[in-house]
Amino acid sequence: MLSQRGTVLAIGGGTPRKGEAGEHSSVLGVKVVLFLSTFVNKVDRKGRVSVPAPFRAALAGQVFNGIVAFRSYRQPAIEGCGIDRMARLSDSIDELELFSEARDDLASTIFADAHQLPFDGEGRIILPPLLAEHAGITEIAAFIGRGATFQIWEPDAFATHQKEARARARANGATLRLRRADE
Amino acid sequence: MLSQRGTVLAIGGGTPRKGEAGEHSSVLGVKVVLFLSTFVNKVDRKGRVSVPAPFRAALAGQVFNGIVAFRSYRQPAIEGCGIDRMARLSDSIDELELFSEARDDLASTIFADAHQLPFDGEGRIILPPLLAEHAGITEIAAFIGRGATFQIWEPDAFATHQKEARARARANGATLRLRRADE
DNA sequence: TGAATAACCATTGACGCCCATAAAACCCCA
DNA sequence: TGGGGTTTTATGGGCGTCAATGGTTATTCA
Repeated sequence: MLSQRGTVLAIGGGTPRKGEAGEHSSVLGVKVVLFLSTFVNKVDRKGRVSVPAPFRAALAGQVFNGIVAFRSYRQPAIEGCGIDRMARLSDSIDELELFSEARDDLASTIFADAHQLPFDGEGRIILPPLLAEHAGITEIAAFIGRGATFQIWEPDAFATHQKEARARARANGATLRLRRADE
Repeated sequence: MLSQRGTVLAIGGGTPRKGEAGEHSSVLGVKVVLFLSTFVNKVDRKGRVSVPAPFRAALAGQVFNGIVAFRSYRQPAIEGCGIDRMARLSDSIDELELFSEARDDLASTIFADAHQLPFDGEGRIILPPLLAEHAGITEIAAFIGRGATFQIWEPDAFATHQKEARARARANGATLRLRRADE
């Protein structure tokens, strides 16, 4: 488990002005990325969008300077994360039965569809049309923090989704046992 | 277990004048944050509020120098805590089924709405309009200690709420079994 | 050689950071 | 135990910097 190894947080958010994020990560252990909050940015006519600075900070230090994105198969949204998480995902899938249907489905759904989107000098990525269409994004994109990953939505679509999610969470009494800090 | 490692309490409340909080935390083990008491501070025209010094002391030493805040589901208030708590939440959620609905709901309900609010040099944060509106805060904000977390209320609204809560507690005969120290 | 992409530059508004002040809390010592 | 000096907090305001955005030039590939 991650947290058993002495997790170090690289916080994306706030404003890591003086490179506060990520510096100790290599020393103490696994770096856990935290994507929080929602940021709404414009998509210019070339298809470029700024990845929120806090998210970039959270990804700093990973081997690939950019994000990995693929179509969410449950929602009209783009799933996003750092390359490190994809590696972990790969490991997880590797543990599924070889040639099983589930494994096959996951592999072709996620990895085949995954795009590596590098940052340009200003921290922007280019949204591939395939992904943008799937999420219904044209001029504005909302970056949604989800803890270890994030999503990119068309803002209105997300607003609707969030409202439903809230209602569902409350209805189900969605509770979660908080992990103890040392567990 | 927590208490077996010699927990250090960083008390928010009382008055930790000379930086008593947080100093031993890295040495002796898990630091338990405790937010106590109520503090009422002004919001200036830039939307800045001082986080009460005792609260800041309680958060000292966390990887992110600031607070995490999100809209309370049940009340016109802002929930606040340190980044460490969010990281634990993230770990907890990561243990749910990858792409399950429950996970989705929690993620888009909790993390999407969470704001990382960094302290400025004077220990202030700026209250995002979305949060301020949710709590009805314009010029004055009350910081309410709740143990491991805290809330931010519009003072009058809180006074009302507290009165009701007291009445309810009395009516229901709310009781609580105290956890044993080593449990 | 043209189109698409990547690298580079320029603008501006927000906000991070600094300084300055007054009031409150604290400490020490008579 | 009460008073005075000291420290910290809470608060206000100004300035510089960076993030987001848009555009232009270089470069690659067909």
